[in-house]
Amino acid sequence: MQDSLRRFKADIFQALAHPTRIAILELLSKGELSAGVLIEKLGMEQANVSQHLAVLRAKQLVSNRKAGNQVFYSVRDRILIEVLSLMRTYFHAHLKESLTMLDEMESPLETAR
Amino acid sequence: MQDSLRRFKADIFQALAHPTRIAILELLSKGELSAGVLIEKLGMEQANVSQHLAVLRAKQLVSNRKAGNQVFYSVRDRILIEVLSLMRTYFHAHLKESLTMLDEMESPLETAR
DNA sequence: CAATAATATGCGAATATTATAATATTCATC
DNA sequence: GATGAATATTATAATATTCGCATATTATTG
Repeated sequence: MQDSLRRFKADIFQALAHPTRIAILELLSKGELSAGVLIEKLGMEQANVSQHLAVLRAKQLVSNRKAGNQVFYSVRDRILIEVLSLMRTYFHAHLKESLTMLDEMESPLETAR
Repeated sequence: MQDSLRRFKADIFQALAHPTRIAILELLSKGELSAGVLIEKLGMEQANVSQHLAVLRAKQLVSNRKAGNQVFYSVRDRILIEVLSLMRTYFHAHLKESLTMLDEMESPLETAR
């Protein structure tokens, strides 16, 4: 039981473990948005966004409401937004090391400014 | 920039996205433990645990202190423990649906009791 | 009911993650 | 410095994720 509980938590973290899905949740943190608006704001392929939405749906992190032609998404539980907010705090607390890390990992130019 | 920040967050969630690593962090939430004790409490292969510890180290979620023969691990930032605690709340809030989900996904017998 | 707009799904290729087994490193003690 | 205990690393095979593309579904409008 202990273990399947952890598997459940891990699954949710897994769902959060993609930049696009984090972006989606952050965009939704102020209220519901249609898939179309999300796609536009993200500036990504429709199918790709739709797939990420499917992941979030599968793990029940978002709920969706169909209104005619469109589908509106919203964050299912505010706790997730709190978690993301905590992560922001975490990031700021470790900003220096994080930048160094990112620096070493990827494009050094952007982070250097 | 916005994007690399999200990649950073995603990376951390990725590190959290494994039952064993969640178990490790939960075991460490009360204070530091040696790798040996962790291995014993987890009841898993030494190499496997060590690999998961390496992931947590790489993402800087834990720090380690070498004392003679042993290596003691601890959670680097209490915020992570808060995050895990929030997730616990989240889990309890969604217990029913979660069980149904797990039920449909895997062994139906265990969860049915 | 044909055409179009909004969204979802299926599939294949590229890539990443995981567990296991084998081996290496590091430190303490004799 | 050989031996043993504690921990880490490497290689590999199995599995899972991700993206792009093509196609399907559903609702609206003419």
